[in-house]
Amino acid sequence: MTELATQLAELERGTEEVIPEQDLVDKLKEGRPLVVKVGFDPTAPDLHFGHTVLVNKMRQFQEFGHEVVFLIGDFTGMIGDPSGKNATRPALTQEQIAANARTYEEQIFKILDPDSTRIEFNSTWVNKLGSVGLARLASQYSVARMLERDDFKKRFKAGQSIAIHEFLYPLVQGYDSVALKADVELGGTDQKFNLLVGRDLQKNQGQAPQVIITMPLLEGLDGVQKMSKSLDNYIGITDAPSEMFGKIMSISDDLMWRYFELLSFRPLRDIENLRTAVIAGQNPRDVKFELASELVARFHDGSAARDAKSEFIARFQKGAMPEEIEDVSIVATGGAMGVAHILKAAELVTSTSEAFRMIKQGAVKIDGQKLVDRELHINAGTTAIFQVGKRRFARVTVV
RNA sequence: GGAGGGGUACUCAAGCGGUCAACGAGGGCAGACUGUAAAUCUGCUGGCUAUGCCUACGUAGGUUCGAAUCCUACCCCCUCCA
Repeated sequence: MTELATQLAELERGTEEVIPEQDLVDKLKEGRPLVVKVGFDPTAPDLHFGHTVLVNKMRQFQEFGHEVVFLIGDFTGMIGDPSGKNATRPALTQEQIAANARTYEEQIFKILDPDSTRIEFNSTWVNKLGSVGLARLASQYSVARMLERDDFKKRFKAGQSIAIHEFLYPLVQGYDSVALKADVELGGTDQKFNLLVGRDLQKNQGQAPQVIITMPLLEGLDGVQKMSKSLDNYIGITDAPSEMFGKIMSISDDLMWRYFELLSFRPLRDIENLRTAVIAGQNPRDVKFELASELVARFHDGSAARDAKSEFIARFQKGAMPEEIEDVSIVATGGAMGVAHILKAAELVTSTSEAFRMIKQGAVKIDGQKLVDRELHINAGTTAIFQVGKRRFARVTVV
């Protein structure tokens, strides 16, 4: 195992909280592989970079020789997780959960080592509890303590409903730690309470309580709000190489360092050096290239990353057209078609009204030429590259 | 069960009989500037067979030459009392 101080520094990298920190030090000193547990909700298998923050931390533990357990909360998924505000989530079937679990595996093994990752489903032990066991588990926690959790407290005060079974989630999650004899549990900051319940239950069972490590929620492309699909400020780990590369290049310089800390596998020392270089005058763009290349290589491969970079340079620094432009054929009804309709038919804009607006703003180009005349008609048999803004392209053939 | 307040575009939020496709802010998109940065500035931000027409202000009706604005019913949300 690596020297303790280095290991500790890397493991604490980017974390929000380590509770209690001393326990982590003590456990590491024992020199044995620690059981590191991370629970995943089986409802959302489409991962984006925000989700990978946690997975990266798992990888670090793995690299230091610890035993990482990827725990799929299928029991919770079958009931439907109501946490959050008020949305009742649909309960999933066994088949859906199995399918989601497979998707998870495909995605996380781009980060984790499949051979040393243990995958578990919590229904394995929760189903064995039975109603008596569940009642016994429930007896270990009081309503007052449950209401300590911030979102429960708020809802209770506001008079909003809290279904009884919602109290089971923290308990079951905590019980998972007991079942696994977890040494460490990782989670997002929003998981803090649930993670702490695990410590209490373990103590009740005479186990050494787990260390809990919370990771911050990664900011999205806007740099302010947390990354999420619904805010459309995310980078999906299945995004195409050039798209992924471009999205990373579009983040602000400040955010870049945040991404380095939470997403890059480069050692802290390297990152410090990059930071020093930028302060000394190096163009942050070049440093961002390195970040983008690393991440594209991780989710695709090295050659995809090189291609994405050269395309990026060609396209944006030299103003060339992108390499891959979608071909679209459009049927003109009367031998010719107005440009606005072509733009709409090619899905470059969502409506003809939007097309007119874009033209008016000088955002539309045909074969690189700015379009001025909104009434322009294109004859059938013509092929031309239509562009809206900087990013939307289509090679349109009017038939 | 009783009393009151409210539902307006992606979100927040004005408007309270015509000049309202609806102020303002945020978000988004586009243009300028750049490093496709960020910040900043400017413009746009319902649809269409487009200099006009159609659909929109919780839902359904009604009054009126004319309604987001007034009336009636219904649905939903919030606050207070029981």
